[in-house]
Amino acid sequence: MTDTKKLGRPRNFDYDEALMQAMSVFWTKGYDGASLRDLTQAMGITGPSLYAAFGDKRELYLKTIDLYADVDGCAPVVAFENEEDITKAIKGFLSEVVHYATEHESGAKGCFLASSVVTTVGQIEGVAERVEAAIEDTEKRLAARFAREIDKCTLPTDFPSRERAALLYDLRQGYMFRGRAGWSGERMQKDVDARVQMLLSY
Amino acid sequence: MTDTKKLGRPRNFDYDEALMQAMSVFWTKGYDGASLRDLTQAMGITGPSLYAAFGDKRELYLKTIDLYADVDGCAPVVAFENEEDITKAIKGFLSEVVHYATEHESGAKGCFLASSVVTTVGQIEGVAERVEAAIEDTEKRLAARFAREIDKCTLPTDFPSRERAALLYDLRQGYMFRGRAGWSGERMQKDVDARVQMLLSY
DNA sequence: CTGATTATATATCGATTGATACATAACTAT
DNA sequence: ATAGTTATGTATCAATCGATATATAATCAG
Repeated sequence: MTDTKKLGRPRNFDYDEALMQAMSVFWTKGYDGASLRDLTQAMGITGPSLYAAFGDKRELYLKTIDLYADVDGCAPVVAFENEEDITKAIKGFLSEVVHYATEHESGAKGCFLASSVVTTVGQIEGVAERVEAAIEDTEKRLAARFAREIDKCTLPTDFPSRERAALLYDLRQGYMFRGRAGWSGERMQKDVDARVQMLLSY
Repeated sequence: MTDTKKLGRPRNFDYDEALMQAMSVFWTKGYDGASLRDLTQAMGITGPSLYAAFGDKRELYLKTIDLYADVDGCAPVVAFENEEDITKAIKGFLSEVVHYATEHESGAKGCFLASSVVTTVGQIEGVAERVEAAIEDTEKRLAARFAREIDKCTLPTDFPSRERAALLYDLRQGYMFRGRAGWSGERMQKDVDARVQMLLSY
């Protein structure tokens, strides 16, 4: 049984909350566009506190990427996994994506990975692996949901789960890109139904 | 008849070539990640020459975006427009996209707009309009090619040209994102045929 | 209490950033 | 040849960048 109490002076800020704020800044301004002043101001802490808690700028950046991949960015996937009716599940996923791309509470538009992180691939060590892992993890979860439907016999045994998962992912990326470019949610929502049908056709 | 000869000392560098090099730098490093040193070095000119020829960093950036939208980035679209057989046209488009995303001569991966410019939307004046215009222009050209097929009576009159153009565009963005993330062309090429079929189904 | 440990606040570091002043070079027009 | 115009090369600017040294404050173990 390990002691949870920590030594020394306690933090007077919330670690996770500060990390979320940092993510918003990187999301909006990009890695290089986000200055330490921007970050510390948004996080409500001073420079030395940032360095003590998160390491340098690059380490903080990688932590925000992990936060996005593991928690924030997969909201549509969770919705997809938790809806039993596959038609509603797909529609729910795409609708969540559209909503996410245009109405994120942070004010940032699009997808953190697709709209900001992607720029730093090949420039900052540790980013490329994380982006690739995020793609593969998401597609696996999407494919698994389709496969579950095959088990339920509501989709034929030769239904191409992996291909449709990849397709669903690309539709996600398309909506996220459009959201970043300024498209409204209503505009994108219009052809969701047609796409749902397409994803289930065979 | 206007005189083409210009006054003063002539440039000792090629304007378009330098602009292309600047695009490569922005594409690889992003707007904020690209320093004036990076730019002048790649362009083979000095700072004052850059400012005299292209204006400040932002103006140079916008010029590279226009270059991409008007010339370099639309290569797959041109291939799509120029192939008469619609099946081959779609396959050619997607194959060109995959090739473009992974084998661009500049060494940069993905799509300049989707992989770099998108980060600066909302940060640099003039970028958002350009990205939105690029999407709409491309989709219009893609839709027009489908519409031409309806005129040839090789597609039904109720074929959803606009929706399929949007779909084709999103597949493009998906491939570009994967290319930036490090996916190989071979890997992406695998499900091109299935997608061609899907795009023509009704 | 004392000592150890960790976080905070202030102040500031050298390096790099985007951008420019100045003098010179190369061209056209007359 | 001279004047006008534009580009180049050197040298350098103030501002901002990411990062840290130092001293102080707040907690726990004993």
